[in-house]
Amino acid sequence: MFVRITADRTRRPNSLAELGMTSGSNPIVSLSEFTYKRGTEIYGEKEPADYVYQIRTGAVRTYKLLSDGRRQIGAFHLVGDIFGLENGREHRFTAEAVVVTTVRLIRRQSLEAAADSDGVFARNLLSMTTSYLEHAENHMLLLGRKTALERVVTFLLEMDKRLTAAGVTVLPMYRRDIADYLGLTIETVSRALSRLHEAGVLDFIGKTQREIIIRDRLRLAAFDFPA
Amino acid sequence: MFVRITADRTRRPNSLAELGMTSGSNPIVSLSEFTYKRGTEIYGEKEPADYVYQIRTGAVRTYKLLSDGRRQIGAFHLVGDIFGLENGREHRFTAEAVVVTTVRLIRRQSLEAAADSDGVFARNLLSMTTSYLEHAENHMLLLGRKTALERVVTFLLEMDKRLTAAGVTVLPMYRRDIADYLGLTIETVSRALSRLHEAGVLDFIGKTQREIIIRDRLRLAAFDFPA
DNA sequence: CGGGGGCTTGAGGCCACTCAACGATAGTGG
DNA sequence: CCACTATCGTTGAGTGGCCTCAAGCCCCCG
Repeated sequence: MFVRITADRTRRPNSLAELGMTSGSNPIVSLSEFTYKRGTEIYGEKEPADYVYQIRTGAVRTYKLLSDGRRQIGAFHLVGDIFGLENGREHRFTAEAVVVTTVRLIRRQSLEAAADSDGVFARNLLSMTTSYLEHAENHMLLLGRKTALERVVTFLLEMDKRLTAAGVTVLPMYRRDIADYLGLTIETVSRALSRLHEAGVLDFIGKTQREIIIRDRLRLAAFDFPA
Repeated sequence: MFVRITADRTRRPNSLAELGMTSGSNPIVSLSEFTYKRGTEIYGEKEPADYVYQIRTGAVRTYKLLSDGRRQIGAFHLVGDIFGLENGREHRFTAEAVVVTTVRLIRRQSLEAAADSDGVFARNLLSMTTSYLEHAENHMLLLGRKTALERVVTFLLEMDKRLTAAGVTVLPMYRRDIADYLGLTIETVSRALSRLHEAGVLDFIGKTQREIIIRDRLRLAAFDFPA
């Protein structure tokens, strides 16, 4: 019923040597980069959290699974975003590249050391964690109380704000990802998008249905409910 | 349709003087106490976050509302819990007393000062925020992907762990609160509890249906899905 | 004893899910 | 270049889980 094929997984780097150790100039945190192919795992739930990641290009999804395969995506991380920041020893989500993604790796240790010696740095960590919390809180409202159409609209507005360039919103993720982010099925997401297209508030361009032009933000927002 | 009567609201204290200013012996944080009646608001969404609260007795719900009255409770806070901790200037939830509740008030300023001067203290703040985040993440999975029965079971296990004394779990909140926490209606919650009762995994004692004995934790947990 | 709030239970309805078919696209290999 | 296949997305038909509406019980309290 709920069973779903899990994504194929390639190995992630296990040491800085593997990554080339192209350390950055910042004395506080040691940096290196790594690129993940589409659909590959960056780290798994319950794995030790030795690194924190910042996205240079691409997009990442972080999710939890139920034992029968039901999936809940907690967040999408886009260019510039930092993810994988944990307080405990383990990752609480699985992270996968939605598209080809290059990340900067930051050693957890160096982050902690920096936080200990630098109050401002520590404050930024707290501030970052708080913004994740805020997002999660808003998402609980969406998942618990919004209709399918409202969820899709909220999603579009969020993505529009985060990654629109030149009026076109290019969604990096598939319908399945959107559905698992919004607690819906792909069919319901598809129907909602069709309805919004019929209503004239957005258009699809390109052939893959993943590039969207929002014609009327105000009318689109009217399908959502402000908190 | 979704409209719901909002709870009556009594005024909360606006200054420490109103609270009696019974300052604690702790030099870091100034303390005082205040008691709220059942159903009264402690602070509202978007209000300035001048205080942080710790529960001495009672229980508190924090929630968000949609404009048409739909409500999502983000968390229940029980004895010992700290809530109202914000990074920004404003509260992101409304907080109300579920039952008669006494809280310790901590000035936000003194908290910040303590965090600035004490690295361990700052770390505890981060750790606390992270545990809220963790709870929210798990709750997203529940709201997005679990069935009604699974949600109720998860809720019971959570409450059992947090407040059971002598084998009896006394739920401080009404069905409406449970429903708004789990993204369900009160009828669905009621039916789920009845089913669990029929299945023999729990019993109601007392007359108010709010005191529950869990007969078989393992069988109860079997209705839920481990992550 | 009457009234109100909280909870349960039943009947019916609806929104989102399930199942299925189909079109479009991209990649593969002959 | 053209099957062939796999993946992604849309759309339709039908189902089902949860919601809505309603009635009734119990407890509390004036």
